[in-house]
Amino acid sequence: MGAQAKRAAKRRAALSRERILRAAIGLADRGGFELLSMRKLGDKLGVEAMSLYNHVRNKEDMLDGMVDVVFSEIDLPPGGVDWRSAMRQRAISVRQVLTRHPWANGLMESRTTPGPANLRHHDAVLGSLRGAGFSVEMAAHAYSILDGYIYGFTLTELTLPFRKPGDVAKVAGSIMERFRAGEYPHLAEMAVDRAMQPGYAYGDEFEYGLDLILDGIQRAQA
Amino acid sequence: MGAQAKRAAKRRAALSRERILRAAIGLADRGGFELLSMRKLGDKLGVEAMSLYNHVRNKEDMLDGMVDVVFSEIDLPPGGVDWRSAMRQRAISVRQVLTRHPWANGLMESRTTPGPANLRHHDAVLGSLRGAGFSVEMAAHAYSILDGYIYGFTLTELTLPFRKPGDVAKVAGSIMERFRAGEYPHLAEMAVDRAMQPGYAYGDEFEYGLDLILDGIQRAQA
DNA sequence: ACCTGAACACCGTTCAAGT
DNA sequence: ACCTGAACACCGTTCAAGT
Repeated sequence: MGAQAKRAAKRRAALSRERILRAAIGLADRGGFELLSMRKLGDKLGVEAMSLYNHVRNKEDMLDGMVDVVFSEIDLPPGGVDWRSAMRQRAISVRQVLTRHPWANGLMESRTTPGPANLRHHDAVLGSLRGAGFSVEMAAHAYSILDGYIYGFTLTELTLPFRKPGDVAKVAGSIMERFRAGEYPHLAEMAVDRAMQPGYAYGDEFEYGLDLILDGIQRAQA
Repeated sequence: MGAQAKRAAKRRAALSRERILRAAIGLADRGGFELLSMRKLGDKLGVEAMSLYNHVRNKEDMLDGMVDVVFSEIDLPPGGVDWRSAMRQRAISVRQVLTRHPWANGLMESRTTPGPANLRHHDAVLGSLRGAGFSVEMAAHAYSILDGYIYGFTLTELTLPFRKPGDVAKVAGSIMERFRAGEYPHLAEMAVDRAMQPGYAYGDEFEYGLDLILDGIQRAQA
């Protein structure tokens, strides 16, 4: 170990699972998921990639840990309010957190070894519904619809070619010739009458659908 | 080129984009998405990986093509029936196709260069709604909720640790100690009272949620 | 106990060379 | 026009060796 490396080693904090997960999340947030490699992560932490394996079983285990950190950032459904408000706030929190960590979206519901924050989160959601008088069956229904919608909507939204108003025109441009040829009249109509209007943002659809679903659950529950 | 290689080359059909996409889909269906590499795909087609690049710009372009093949397998919303039945059948077809091609789920709505089958599909869905008297705005709402739910539910379902009745007990086993400790009472209740019951299948939730959403759309539309 | 260097078995992709 | 071999710049992970 050269003098310079020794100095660097001294300056940096000791490695730990926590620090690794935080750095990995930062890398995925800023660089995108496919840029997250053990080697680059090691670099960022001033360490060889192989050192990570002292604190993390393998990359899969690291992803499990990252996902659980993301879960811990989601607000639990608040107590002291009706179930509808609680579910609403929690849904919005999930979407906010996933917007911060877009790479996590496909991973959230797909880890076969859920971490403690994941379990606590889902337990709290079920608890909120059961506490409001939902049967086990109805709580399962509500849970399934809400999570399906939340993750599905966010998935579509995050990967949509047009997320900000300006993007629509740009992307649509490449498909526009085909639109103009009249091949896809209803898509063309949607693009012109709606998606290309000033102030349009696909994200605004989220709460419309959320409320429609909450209405339906309320009706089924009554 | 040895005599054996020459014979093999003669026996195999000429390479083409079609044949490559079909083989790639087969590999992803059977081996899982992470096993799909250009080199393995070349092997399967009796060709060097580099030959694929004569028919496909790169792996990303190949994925675009694969996703569009999957889109082409989805039934378009049938004409001659009310919009509700049309949307219902189409939703069920999407889920069926995604069950055949689980790797495609996260990719379907995320390609920034949608292929012709993708565009035709979405155009037909919008057309079905517009033809039934939906306003552009209401069609956008319906579309967004339905697709969000369909893709989100299927994503959760496909990656769930327990998909067949038997799996539940197996997976739950590893978390069971924590359940028994009373740390997650509502999850434990759900597992015992519902998920571990004979005949339970998470997939059965799909149509419940679908109908709840269709009810909501119908009500908003009236 | 933790970190490293070298190595292994992989990737996607390019490019010049073959037919 | 299509296919190949060699090469480049990467991966995740193991393992013996260092401290």
